[in-house]
Amino acid sequence: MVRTNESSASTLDTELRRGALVLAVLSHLRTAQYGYSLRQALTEQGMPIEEGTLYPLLRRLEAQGLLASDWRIEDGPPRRYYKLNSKGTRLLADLTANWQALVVTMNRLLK
Amino acid sequence: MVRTNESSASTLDTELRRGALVLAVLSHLRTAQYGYSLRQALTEQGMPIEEGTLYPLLRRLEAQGLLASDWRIEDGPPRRYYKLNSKGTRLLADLTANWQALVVTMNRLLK
DNA sequence: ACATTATACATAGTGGAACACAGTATGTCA
DNA sequence: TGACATACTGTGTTCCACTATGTATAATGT
Repeated sequence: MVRTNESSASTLDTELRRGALVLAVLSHLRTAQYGYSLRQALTEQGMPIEEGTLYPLLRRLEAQGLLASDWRIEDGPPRRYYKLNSKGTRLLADLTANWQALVVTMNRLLK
Repeated sequence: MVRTNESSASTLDTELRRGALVLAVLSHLRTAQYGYSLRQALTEQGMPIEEGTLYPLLRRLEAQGLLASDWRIEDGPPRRYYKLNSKGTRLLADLTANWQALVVTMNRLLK
């Protein structure tokens, strides 16, 4: 099945949330989380994210030096926990400020 | 010159604004505008956009059946004016609602 | 004991999109 | 005439979300 173009709304909606996704993930990783639980938490809070989107995103953010990760064995299968490091914490603050400026700008544009 | 990775902040900031860009453009095209003037207006209102981003975006939105365009010759060089059509107007309303829902969600996530 | 489902992480492939850069052409002004 | 602003177009690169699929372990049911 090919993606139809009957409603470009869904595609554009995806684009709309695309950048906010990173910010949502970063904001959740102020405390250590593993991918699967993070996905559930985000879904519950109105920001659903596919596995095939979330896991590569976490790897990218770690590769960019924003996250630290470690494997942990508790009950259940091994889990990879991610957490903001100091650079990631600073970036979260910056991005949050940028986000809020964007919201102000968009409010002006949309009215 | 290859894009350096020294600051992922600028890249992520771009991603953040990426989806909002479409919404900003659509909201401005409730009245007919040509690309160059649109770019200046958006820049003045805090949403700068490159030419290489804006012009392809306008073509895409027209190809998706959201905009109508026509060439006009006034004083100065010919200009291509774009304007929302009825489908685009409906989409603007939908996307605006999605945007506002996103803002609510992000407020919850960020605090 | 075996099958099924849920949990947990990963990656290849595809396509869309922003940007840098370059190019084309017209208008204005000294 | 030369310099600069205006106005639009095209090419190549890079990034990334998503789909689909694969691997593996744990929990549950029968």
